[in-house]
Amino acid sequence: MLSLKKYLTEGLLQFTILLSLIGVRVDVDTYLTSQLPPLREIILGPSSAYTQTQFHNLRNTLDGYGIHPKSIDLDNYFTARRLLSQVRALDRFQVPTTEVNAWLVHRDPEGSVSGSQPNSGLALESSSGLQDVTGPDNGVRESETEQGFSEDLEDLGAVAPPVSGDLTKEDIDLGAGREVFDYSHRQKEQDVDKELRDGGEQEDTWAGEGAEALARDLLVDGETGESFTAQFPADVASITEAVPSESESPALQNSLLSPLLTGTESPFDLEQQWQDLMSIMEMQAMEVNTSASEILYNAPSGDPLGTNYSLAPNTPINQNVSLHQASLGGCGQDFSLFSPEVESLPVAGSSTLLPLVPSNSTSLNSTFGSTNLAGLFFPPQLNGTANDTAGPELPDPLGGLLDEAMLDEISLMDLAIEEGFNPVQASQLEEEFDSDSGLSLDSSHSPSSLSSSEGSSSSSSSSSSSSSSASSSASSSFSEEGAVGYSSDSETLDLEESEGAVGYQPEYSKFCRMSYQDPSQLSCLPYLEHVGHNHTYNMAPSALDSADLPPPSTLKKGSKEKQADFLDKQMSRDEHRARAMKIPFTNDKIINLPVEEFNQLLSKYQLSEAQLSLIRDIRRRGKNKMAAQNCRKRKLDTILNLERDVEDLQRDKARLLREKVEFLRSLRQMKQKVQSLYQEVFGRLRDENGRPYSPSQYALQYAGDGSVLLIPRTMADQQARRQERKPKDRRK
DNA sequence: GAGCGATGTCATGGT
DNA sequence: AAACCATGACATCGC
Repeated sequence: MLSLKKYLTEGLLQFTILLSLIGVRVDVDTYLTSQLPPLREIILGPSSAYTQTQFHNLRNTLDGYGIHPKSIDLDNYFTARRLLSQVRALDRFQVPTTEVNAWLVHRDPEGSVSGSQPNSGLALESSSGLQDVTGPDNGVRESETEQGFSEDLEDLGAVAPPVSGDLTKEDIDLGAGREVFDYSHRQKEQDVDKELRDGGEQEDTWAGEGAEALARDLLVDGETGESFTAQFPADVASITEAVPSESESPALQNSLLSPLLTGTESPFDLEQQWQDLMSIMEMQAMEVNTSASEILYNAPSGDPLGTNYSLAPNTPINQNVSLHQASLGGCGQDFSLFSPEVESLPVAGSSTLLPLVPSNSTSLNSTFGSTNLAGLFFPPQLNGTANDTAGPELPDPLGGLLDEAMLDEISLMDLAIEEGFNPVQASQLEEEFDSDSGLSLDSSHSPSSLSSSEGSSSSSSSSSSSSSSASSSASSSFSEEGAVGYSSDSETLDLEESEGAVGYQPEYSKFCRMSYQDPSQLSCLPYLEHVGHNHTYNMAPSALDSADLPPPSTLKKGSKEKQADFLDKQMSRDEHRARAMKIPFTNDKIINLPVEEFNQLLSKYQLSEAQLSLIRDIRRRGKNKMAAQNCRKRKLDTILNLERDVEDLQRDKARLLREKVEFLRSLRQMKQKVQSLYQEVFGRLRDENGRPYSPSQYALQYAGDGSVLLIPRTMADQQARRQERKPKDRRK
């Protein structure tokens, strides 16, 4: 590395952007203050970020020092400002750990590094000669982030997969077809199968087309992990590897979501997701090395977005389309630029590299800085100019994840359909300001349930009242359950009632009616213990005869007698039996008295064997009745709790799904930014002759100390292979 | 009259 | 062992 650094000291004003992605839960301030003091100085430095050495006068400085402000090239100056703005724009991607650092490095005039020296590299040191190009504006981050995501959410549901024609900005932003996210669209879609198939094809093709780049990108990301964001890996990691060559597929997004989790809540198993991703990438890397190059290379013809930088000489470019799309995609560029395979392809004049020549700013901006990124997310076939000559689609190792993601979406949609959950409405609510998607879902879902719950509550109250009209003891059943009441359940039920969270009117009414009588209350009106049931089985015939058959003459008496008859009908079987047997105390006492008191009570009276038997039966049945009521109540509570748990889980699932989409989109956008900045930097690198470096021969690479090196492609490839091998060996 | 929910009761097993 | 509780199964009632 030291030798490489020597080469670096040569001359040319260099500009390197270090973009840190994927920082999960890494505080920016901490990162700046403790981990990388040089970066902090650079980032937080004054307006020196705009100080730039001229690109074309590279030999008049030593190690980047002593650059006079007057020597600033205006072109570079504005370029730096633009890059700075882009860097700041990164804040909106809700990845607080992300930092973009552009360092200016001067190359020693004596150096003679060129493409003819494959074993040598140009080290872009981050040491003292670096110029501050970034000016983090943390104060604006939060709001911008929020706003950005609100917009993203809107985009999420608004983007339709362009089967043909020009792509829109939303297409670029989302990357994935709308059918994946737009639930309402799916609900209304008549030909669901066809659409799903189309969407699957799109994404499959897309994933396959960029499989190689994805594999590299993800693999490197997974390997470097957090270190990639703030502290560069100890061992040099090729920036070519680190920079994604294209956006990831939805399936990939699933796997990449977790690293972007920056909020306080991290519902996903980050470790597991990364492991899955790594395993996938391993398989993918095996395939893409051989086929991705061709596919990526052919993509421009099929993809109007035009990976212009990597265009093969024989690949026609629709300039109009490219320019048009350039105006659409602000941050896009050819991701294939980062693909070693692509870059190694014959470029129209390796020494010219028109797109990267700063003087050709129009070309640069139109072809790289603003290249439409739709091609990153949609297969060429979907862009209307599919290249039939493109090789067969890469096998999609991410198909499994893709399918899983789609299934998740679909299942969510199904849930929404089944339960009246309106994803669109929830999404709208979510877009406003409620970050708690669960609440948003609730708001979309609960009104009906709440109202029904309230109605249930009122109806249950009325039901209870009506019951109490027939049985006054029932009115107190909620508050008091008697000696053996199931108090814990009662509390649970009260809680549910107060919350009104569960709109299960039938069950609720059922429950309310199930609330059993309070024996203590019954003791006051023992004859009103039961309403209408007259279970006469297992009844002793004698008791039935004596107790249950009032004389017919009693039916034709006065109002008192009628009332007595009514009360008589309200008596339970055991009440009748007790009265028939002339039991000298109430059934309530028989049932609820403790054993000792009960025995004492029995001992006070001279009772016949039949009476004692009846009393014991009454006590047994009474207790069992309450036990049965408790049992039923408990069973019902269990069911209600399970249903509530299911609802909660469904809400959580929907919320997690939305978060996943958001994080994936954020990750995708960050990668796009990285690609763009990478190309910006790389395109402005010049050798001692003022010629741009060929991307097929050189690549930017992160160093362990935070610096960025310009090393030959061969070295980068070797290191990349080593990087790929490590996890495999580890896994073995 | 059948179906169904609510309730009571019994038998049984556990505490 | 007695008392109590929990619960499945069944019966009965009322709608």
